[in-house]
Amino acid sequence: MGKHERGWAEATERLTAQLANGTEPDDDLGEEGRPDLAAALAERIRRDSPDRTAVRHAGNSYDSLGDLIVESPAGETFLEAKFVASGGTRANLGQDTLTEFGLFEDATAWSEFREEIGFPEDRQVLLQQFDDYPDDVRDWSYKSAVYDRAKHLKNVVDVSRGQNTGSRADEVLADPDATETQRTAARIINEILELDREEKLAYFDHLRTAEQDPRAIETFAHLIACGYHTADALDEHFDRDLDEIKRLIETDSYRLYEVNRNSGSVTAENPSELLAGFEWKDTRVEIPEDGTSVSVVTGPPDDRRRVLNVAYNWKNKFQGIQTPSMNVFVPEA
DNA sequence: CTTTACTAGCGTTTCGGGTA
DNA sequence: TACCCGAAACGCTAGTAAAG
Repeated sequence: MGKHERGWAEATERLTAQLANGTEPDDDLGEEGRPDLAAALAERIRRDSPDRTAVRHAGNSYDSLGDLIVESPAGETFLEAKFVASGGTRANLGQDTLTEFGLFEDATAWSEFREEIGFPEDRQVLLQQFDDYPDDVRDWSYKSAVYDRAKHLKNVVDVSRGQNTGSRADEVLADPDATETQRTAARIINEILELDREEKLAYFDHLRTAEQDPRAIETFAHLIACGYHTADALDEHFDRDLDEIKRLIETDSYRLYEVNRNSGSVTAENPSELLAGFEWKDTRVEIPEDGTSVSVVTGPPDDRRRVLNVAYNWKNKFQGIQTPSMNVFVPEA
């Protein structure tokens, strides 16, 4: 949930609490939020918690765990609500998240590592091997100088929407009818892709030499699995809430509810199914020799369990160009 | 061997904080 | 106040594994 969506999402959560309680919903919340989604979620909560005595909004979500708290004679259940358009549990994190939150000790952040090995300069040299850029590409004092040129190279090889840029570059190079200009663009694209892959593998080599902090790794896994996906949420909860989260999971009092924004269908997920089965011994980040994603694993080598996969990638233009970030996946099996 | 299902990877869009 | 740029949401697809 982006910051910019906090408004309607929070209004919908508050509305959900009122509907679940059977109290008169505020008109302004109905205006600001999504009454249809609130109704669907409230109905689901009523069904899942027949013995509830009240549902209350957790207020500022950083003061408490969860967005909604379901009260019942047996105690409180903390509920994190996500309003999603599709997809399963996943998170998009900032590029330096793993080092920022101390999963690795004294490791260089990815962004810093690229600077140190001269990745930006190498990339610039490659981009400058093309000399037919339009007049309006910005000069090298702008970060966007790179984006403008990469965009142009994509235009030259004519990458269609959704198409993998590297595959398209290969097509161009294999096409006897491709122009020399197109070939040059394709070759540069491929060289930047390769440079980026080398850079990632080198970074993984570096990460492999760093000490890891099992407690920080365990905290990270718990927060992600419990729906704390944003930098702000991780910041607010990191470490100090791990023990509380573990207690909630052990007492089966934490739930993740996903409400589909289009259909209004609600799915409930119990993070304990993902997290409570582990003993959290030998928790570590596994870094493959090839490949561009790492895994959070736990358990002894003979019974190592994969908890999360974390992919290092760039989200814009093509790999090596714009918006380095991390994609987190929860492996199914 | 073919089809389906899944996920890792890659992509665009949108927003908003910072700043010149 | 315009623009830069990172953060976040989340869609689409290629490649591969599982199922038929």
